[in-house]
Amino acid sequence: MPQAPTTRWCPTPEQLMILEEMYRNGLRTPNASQIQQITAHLSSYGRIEGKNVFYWFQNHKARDRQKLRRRLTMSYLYAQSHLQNLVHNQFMDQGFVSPHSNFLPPFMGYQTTSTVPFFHQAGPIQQTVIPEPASFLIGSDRCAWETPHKMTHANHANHDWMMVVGSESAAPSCCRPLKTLDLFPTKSTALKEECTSSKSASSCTTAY
Amino acid sequence: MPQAPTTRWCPTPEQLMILEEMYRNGLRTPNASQIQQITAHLSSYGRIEGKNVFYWFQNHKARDRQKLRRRLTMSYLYAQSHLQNLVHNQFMDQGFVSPHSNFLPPFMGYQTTSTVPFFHQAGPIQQTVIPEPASFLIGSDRCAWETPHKMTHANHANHDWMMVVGSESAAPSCCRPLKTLDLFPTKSTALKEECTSSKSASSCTTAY
DNA sequence: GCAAATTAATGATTTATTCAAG
DNA sequence: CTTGAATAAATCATTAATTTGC
Repeated sequence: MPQAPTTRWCPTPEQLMILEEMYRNGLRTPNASQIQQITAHLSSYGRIEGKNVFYWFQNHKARDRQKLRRRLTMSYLYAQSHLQNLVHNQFMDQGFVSPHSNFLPPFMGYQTTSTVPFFHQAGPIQQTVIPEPASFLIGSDRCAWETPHKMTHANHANHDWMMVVGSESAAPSCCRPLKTLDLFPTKSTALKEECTSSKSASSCTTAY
Repeated sequence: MPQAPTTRWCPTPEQLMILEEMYRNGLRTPNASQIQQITAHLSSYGRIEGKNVFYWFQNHKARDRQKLRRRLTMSYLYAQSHLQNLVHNQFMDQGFVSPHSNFLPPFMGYQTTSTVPFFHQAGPIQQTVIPEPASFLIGSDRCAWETPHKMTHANHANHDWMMVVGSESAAPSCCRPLKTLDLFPTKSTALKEECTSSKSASSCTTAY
């Protein structure tokens, strides 16, 4: 095999550092144009494609969450077994609203505003907390469709499928309703299950 | 702005019929070029984009699985409550390997080979059982990357990011190891759902 | 009959899991 | 064992059915 980049992307230390820096600074779900820019920038440090950037953030975010969850669970179990009477019910009785397993604890969560050291000239990366809704797409051999940008403002409705041609994307920095962060999963993926219904919530108590 | 199709795609009866037909005939995860072709074809029946096709298959597949799971759970619960001594331990003691909730029972599963009535001229759609691995991508404002085509044949390895320009894609029909289907989920997800239903559970004999 | 109010379906997004290369 | 890549599950959001009070 001559060259065929048949192998998966292997980030160079520089690329990794930059990505981590961005992540540390709050970037979680870069939108399409951000990905484009990041890719372009990182290209100078080695071979890289947009999808690599996309996947990197996806995975990094997921594994971060996972790590946290694990740690929290750990410390919970630890506390439970060692300080039973002290902390046990604290967790169980509190009202933990958790629509689903998205529960990043506040002390870490999607941290506060912070400037991203790169792409200042480009603008859109200056992301803070709320991730842009980026739509998943299937590759389609070099042919793709456009990205949805929720222009939603106050409540809902008014979606729009805008097509940005240049890299000057509008970067509508508002968007999503800003989910409430949950303290602890009531439902967690771990304890999973919970009826999403509004009625007839019969026997969905356990599982696992 | 011309005419902002601000609404979500609403499949026409013809489009739906065709999609369902393909699904019935075994198509589950169309790859990029297949999506392109399908989209092109369905376009003659109304507005449609590749992503719509992609999402449709994703959702249809998932909800099919869900329906099955529900049904199985139902019959299990029924059996358990009515034929307690007969079947109870059969399930519990058997070794139900279930890595996760992907458990399509064999008696239905991904059905047998069958020809798809459309796109015969194109070839690749003639899919039978095993789905092509199609990669998820993020929108990137009109800029996308290529689709991965697993050229894997015998076992694994040898990925390739090929870019097909024409609609003559290679259609490598083998691919994934063909997961072992699980009979019953050890891990829950199964017991979930059903709770989402409500009172008048009129079946989905949807009239379109 | 017919809208507002509900509920069920389903299109579109996001998150969690799994696979497998290195 | 780590992590890039890929897939499935869970969820959100909007539209179509359906119900309900008039």
